[in-house]
Amino acid sequence: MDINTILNGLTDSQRKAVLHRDGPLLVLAGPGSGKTRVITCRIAALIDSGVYPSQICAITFTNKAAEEMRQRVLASGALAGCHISTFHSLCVQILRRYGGPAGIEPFFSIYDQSDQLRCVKEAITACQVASSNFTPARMLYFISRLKNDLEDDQAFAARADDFFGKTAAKIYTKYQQILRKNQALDFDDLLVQTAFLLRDFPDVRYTLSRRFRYLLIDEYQDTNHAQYQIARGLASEHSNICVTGDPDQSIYRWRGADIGNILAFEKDWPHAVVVKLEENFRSSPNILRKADRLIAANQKRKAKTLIPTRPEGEEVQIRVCEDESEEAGQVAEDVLQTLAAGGDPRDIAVFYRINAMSRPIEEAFIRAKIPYQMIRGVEFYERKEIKDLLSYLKLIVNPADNVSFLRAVGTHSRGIGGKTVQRLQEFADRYGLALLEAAGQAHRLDTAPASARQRLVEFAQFFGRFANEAKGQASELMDSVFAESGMAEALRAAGDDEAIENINELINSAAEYDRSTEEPSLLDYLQTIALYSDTDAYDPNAGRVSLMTLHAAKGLEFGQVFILGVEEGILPHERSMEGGPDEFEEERRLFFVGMTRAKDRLTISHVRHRVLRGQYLRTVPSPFLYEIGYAGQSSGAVDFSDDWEHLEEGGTTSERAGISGVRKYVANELVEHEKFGLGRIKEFLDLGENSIVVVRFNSGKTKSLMLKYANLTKVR
DNA sequence: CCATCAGCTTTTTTT
DNA sequence: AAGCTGATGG
Repeated sequence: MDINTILNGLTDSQRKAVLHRDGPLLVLAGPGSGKTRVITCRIAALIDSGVYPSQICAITFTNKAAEEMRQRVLASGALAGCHISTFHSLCVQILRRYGGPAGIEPFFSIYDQSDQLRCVKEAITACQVASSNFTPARMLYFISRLKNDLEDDQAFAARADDFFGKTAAKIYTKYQQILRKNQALDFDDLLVQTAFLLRDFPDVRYTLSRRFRYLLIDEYQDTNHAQYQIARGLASEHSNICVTGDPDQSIYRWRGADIGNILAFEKDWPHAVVVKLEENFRSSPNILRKADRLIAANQKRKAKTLIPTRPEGEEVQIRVCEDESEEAGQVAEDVLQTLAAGGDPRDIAVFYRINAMSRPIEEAFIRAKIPYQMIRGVEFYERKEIKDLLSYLKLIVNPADNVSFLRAVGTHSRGIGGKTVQRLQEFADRYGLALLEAAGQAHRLDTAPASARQRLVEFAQFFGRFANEAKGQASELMDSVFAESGMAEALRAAGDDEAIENINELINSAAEYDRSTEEPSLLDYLQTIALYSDTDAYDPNAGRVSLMTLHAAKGLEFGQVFILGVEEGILPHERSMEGGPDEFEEERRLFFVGMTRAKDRLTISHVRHRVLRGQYLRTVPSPFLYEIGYAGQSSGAVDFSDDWEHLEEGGTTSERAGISGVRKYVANELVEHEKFGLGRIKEFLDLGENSIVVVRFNSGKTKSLMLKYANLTKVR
């Protein structure tokens, strides 16, 4: 797409602003409007007008997008050397160079979700909170939201006034202490600490803002408060901040993204030039009309239309199938037809709301021998053997990393079991040592038998050998650690060829990193891959059909798109319905994002029955379908006849909950009873006014109650 | 110490 | 359906 075509409807001064002018710039761009192209062209134009590439900092939403943008900038003839990365990667660079919070060394570990979970569990245990209201997952989510809003544990503790808040504050503080002790930062900390660094140290802010004289941020609608503050800090000296985004494509509210950031841009930067790109160069008008109708249903929205530029194409197809395997089979059939007609598998994608829905499609594609790539299935870096090997390496780089110690020590049977580890932990706590340090002094560990002490010392000595190699090449070190740690032997003994294969793949990718990086080091490697997700592994040229979640589809485009499972409870997802109208609208935006990925052909489907969480359930078409003009069976015209048959097959009555007009409760909803307190719905038997609910109360008791007498209230 | 198994919960989306 | 925890026995 030619840049002049993209900027076609703009005034001369707007064009100038986009390509050359200093100062704040907001590009409000709908789907398929060429907004990423606008960024690369601005970068090229800036360099062309004499700006040094090293003075430009562009921020993308994913590593993949960063990589692509780098290539495009190079292809446009501009010099290499501008900084293009995600917020998180940028923060790692900054923290390593300018220092993180007090007491954190540059070799900090980056903790992913499972590491965080371990730490928060430890924190909850340490705070001696024994309540189902403080589950690790819930606390982690809660803490994450606070961090996204830049509220540290002190600040939160100061304003928490009820029991939940005070307890949460204690856990938050403890959690931060644990991270600190491990010399670790979690994903959110990377942002928080960078934001604080820029806020509290004017000299750092000044230096960085002078270094990056031009700041460009893509997908600005999905920035959270921490990212917003970082952006402000980075642009503080020059106001050369260019952001692009589309409020209608904001789909990360649950992660703290604040749509207000893009909506308030003009207030934040009073002299901002605002450019709207409403023409769509991607999709056929048939697709755009439907997408437009859908998104128009959102209340909290600035009106905007999608202006088609392409000729009429095929009508959007909406179809219903019996169950998910039939749905998958139909997709496979359609794909085969497209391929037979000379279609390119690279240009086809299948989207779904949740990862768990990928399996039937995979099976259908395997059967039909359709080549496919799944984005984010079993995540590579989440695999046990990968995390195991990486834990050794992390421990070499950061000996204080107890989470990695615990993982490494347990990778295979080496005569160090739970009891020994527990004794070691007590010992380490008593003397204020990291676990690895404590293991090195295990001869003093008089609570453990001599054999165990000996093994601990050997384990520590193993790391002593590598202590000075943290600066070396990543792949060589990885190779020798794998061979000498005993992991290789253990995997071979177990005959786990798949694991060994994965390890080889990891070592190969590390070798690739060593080759392609200017100053490779184990430290840099570990901090880099910690931010790498499987979404980044998407290969547009792989010659395969792509399978991914709707979230992963953001920023991509395909000739033919299938969107599966557009049903109530799936899209919108049931968990989003608890969250009120805002979350409901976000689900609608998610569907909108999915639809607008399609260039020529779009097929949307829903099924009558679906297996969910191991249960065969009846489903209802998504309300979104009717919003795009679906005339299929409406909920009033549902055929009840097979319900009996269904019940006789052993299904529970709650399965019917979805089709009743008086549906009041669904499984898992939180309710309160004036006598029994809080509880969760286990089952809802829809018998009209005689409906019965089965509730499992927090006391542990499960009760069946007549709805009309129970006087239940929904919580939140 | 470690392997195994039954029984339990848990289940969105991701940097 | 799948993953985790805790108990059991070798």
